Amino acid sequence: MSVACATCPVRDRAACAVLSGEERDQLARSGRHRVLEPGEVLFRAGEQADTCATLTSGALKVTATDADGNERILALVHPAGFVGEFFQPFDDHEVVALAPSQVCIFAGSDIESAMAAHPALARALLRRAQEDLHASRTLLALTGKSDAQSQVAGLILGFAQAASDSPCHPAHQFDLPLSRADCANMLGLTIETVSRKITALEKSGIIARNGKRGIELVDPARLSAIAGS
Amino acid sequence: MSVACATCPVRDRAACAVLSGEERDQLARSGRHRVLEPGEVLFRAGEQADTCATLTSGALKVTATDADGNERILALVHPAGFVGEFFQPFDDHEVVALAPSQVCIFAGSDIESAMAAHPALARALLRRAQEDLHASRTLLALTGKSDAQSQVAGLILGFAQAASDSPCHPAHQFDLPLSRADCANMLGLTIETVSRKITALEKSGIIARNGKRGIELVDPARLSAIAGS
DNA sequence: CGGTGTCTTGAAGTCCGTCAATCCCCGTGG
DNA sequence: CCACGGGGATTGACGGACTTCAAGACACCG
Repeated sequence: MSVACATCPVRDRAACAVLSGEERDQLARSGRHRVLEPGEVLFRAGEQADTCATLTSGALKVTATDADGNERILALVHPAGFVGEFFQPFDDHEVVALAPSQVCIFAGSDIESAMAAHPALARALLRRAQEDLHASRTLLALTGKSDAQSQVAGLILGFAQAASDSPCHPAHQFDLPLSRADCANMLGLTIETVSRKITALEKSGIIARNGKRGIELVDPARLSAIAGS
Repeated sequence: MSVACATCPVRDRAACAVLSGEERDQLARSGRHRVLEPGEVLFRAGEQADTCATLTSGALKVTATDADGNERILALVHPAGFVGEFFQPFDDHEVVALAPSQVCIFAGSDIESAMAAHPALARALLRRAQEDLHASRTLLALTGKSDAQSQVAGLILGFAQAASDSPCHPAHQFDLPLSRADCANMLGLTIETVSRKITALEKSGIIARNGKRGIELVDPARLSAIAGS
């Protein structure tokens, strides 16, 4: 199935937004659309056939699995995000859907020729790459905290900010986008530790819970104090 | 001091290499050269005045410091590497010299106008950004290993590969580019643990040591087996 | 010779991982 | 309607690994 940009929910936020209608249609002709169910794999490790994708709806995770089969989450991808690395051909990372998702898939070579034809595209992708780099380093800093309590607090705070409309203030109520297992894999902890630390935050009266995934920030100041320490 | 590209040791590997001599000279006029001693700060957290730099010789580290004053190394920068983020103005990362270093400093606005004028520059910077992203994720995967022995083994292996001329095989003998403290800050461990794990590798006959920093790979296969586990 | 910084080594304590049992929510089917 | 079952989440007990604190070794330099 080819791509219908006119109905794309992220057509003015994705990297392709910098292209004019004419230019975009041209790129769209080489693109494919794909729907992913939760848990479905978009790119498998090793077999990366030089393809890239823009996420139009849903959420993805980028993971690495070590020799023992331990999965580590390296990044989350939000709508309008871009995945794929054209320069170094193969990559041992896997990209998996976290929620029902839709993606636009392109061949790396098509992106590269589009960049050559439309310089603004390269700048837009550079911007995304720098944002991804920043996010990756933020996660690196988070996982470096010595105690698990800080890490979990920081993770919750990060999700609260992502869930908020305003960029500065965290959302008061929101749902964790990840299962406990995925939270644990983001931080390099175990499911049990994450669970324990969340209940500890609840018992301290810093957060409250609505069901499995729902979080309410009762005392954001104390939460960020714990995250910072 | 302005920039003398003719004598630049990385003039054909840095991002500016994609520019013609004429174009490069134009950019060079806005650039400044700077020499850094080990420990000297290039960019301080917070005050990031929208500047970027290319490392021409030496080595840099990108670090974040949390509320408790614990430093975390987010990335290492090798010659021809690029640091700076033009799109989001301020950044809480610090960039510090690890060794005597020389850098070319540019204003972000100059880079941006140069990108507009020379599309190849945007693509070159995109490539670097993707490489940095990959390195960051590799480090993230490394720090995710459950036991410290794997992490230290992986770090040594990484340095061995970086020290080697050939991209696939690690160097047999080399010097660690980092102090114990910096190694610990890369992995989120303590100095003592790193020291203990290195001596454990030595006692197993997997590596040998020459002085403080010198490493010899006696049994690279076993080393990577430990790193992978 | 003393001083400083880096690295190593040791002993004790704490935190997290492991293993295991239990609970909760939900969907299925008797 | 209730029993059953499965996946995800919680909770507990225990052991091990890392951190912490502290002392000592080593090289380098004044």
